[in-house]
Amino acid sequence: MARRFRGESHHKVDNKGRVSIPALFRRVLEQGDPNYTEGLNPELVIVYGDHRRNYLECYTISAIEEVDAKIDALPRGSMERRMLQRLFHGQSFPTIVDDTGRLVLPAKLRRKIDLEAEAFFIAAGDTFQIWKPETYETEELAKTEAWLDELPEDFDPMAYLDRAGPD
Amino acid sequence: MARRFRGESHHKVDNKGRVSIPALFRRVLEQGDPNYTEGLNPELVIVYGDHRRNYLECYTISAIEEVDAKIDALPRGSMERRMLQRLFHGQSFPTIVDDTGRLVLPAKLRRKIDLEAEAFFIAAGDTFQIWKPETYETEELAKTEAWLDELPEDFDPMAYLDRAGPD
DNA sequence: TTGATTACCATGAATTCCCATGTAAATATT
DNA sequence: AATATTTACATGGGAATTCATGGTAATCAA
Repeated sequence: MARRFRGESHHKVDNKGRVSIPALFRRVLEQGDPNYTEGLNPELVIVYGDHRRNYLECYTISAIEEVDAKIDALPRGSMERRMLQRLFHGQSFPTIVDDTGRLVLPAKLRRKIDLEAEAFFIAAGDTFQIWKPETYETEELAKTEAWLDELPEDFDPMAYLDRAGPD
Repeated sequence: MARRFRGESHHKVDNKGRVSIPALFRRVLEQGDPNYTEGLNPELVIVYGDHRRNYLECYTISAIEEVDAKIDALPRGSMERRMLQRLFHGQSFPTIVDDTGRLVLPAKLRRKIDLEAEAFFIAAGDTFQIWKPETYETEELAKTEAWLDELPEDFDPMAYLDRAGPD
């Protein structure tokens, strides 16, 4: 796998929809774009999904190409293929980082996740996600807190690392 | 397993967040970075975790890659995977040792563990931790001492060594 | 032409780079 | 063994660069 995204941060969104991409993420986008060269701006693909998804998922070019290849491998006409095509080909938005390291999120995308003046970026392996901060806190964090509460008091989530492993 | 960190020490933190890494730890970071070569500076990943964690945990590149591989092996969409991704991909900070053997801890990370003018480094197997000295003394030491006090007067912790073996 | 999108320029703050110094540790020299 | 030399470390300071963010002018689309 290519270089991974890592880190999380908050950034302002202005009324044109411009938002800075965390600098470290930019480096990964650059390395993940086969067409990128010094001086140019990397491309990426934002997958926004259906109405149930309330965040934006951003793919490097090479990450999305991997996904495309997997979709191509599915039998034509199969439901799986149709669904994945709708998600990754239909409900997505290809774009490019601008000269000042920002992304311009069209009103449609902002409306979809109810994004206002601030955006929360968080890495998730070979992609990163953009959330409305409040959504992330109330939905995502609350969900894991609830999940953690069901576990024994002294349980360490790290234990999961050793459950399933490639060894 | 790769070479282990060993030892503990205190180092000054200046107001730019710069702090020297114990020299012995540097050797381990170098060996744990597949991209490292004489003359270069090793990379590492600092995992800071959620609000419950009050220290920074530093991983060599190969140590973090092992973790990543395990995460990749977990089923997509599972709670375990999401949690571990948040911790290791989101709540972490990739960085590099500088030319003078220091680490630069951004204000965000320092604030998180309430780090001021001094940092305490302690080895922990294939990672090392950075603590605010006072936190380490009051919380961590007190915790293990309380634990030891519950054991019989003459109990030898070494006994644990023979409990779990190399499964 | 009017609202929206894109290109360009501007700026303060944070971060990185480069150089400097004192001191301890290691090695070499009488 | 005692002393001189070198090397590695820990730490500090300032200049140069990058970042995040905002504004305005130019371009586009309907």
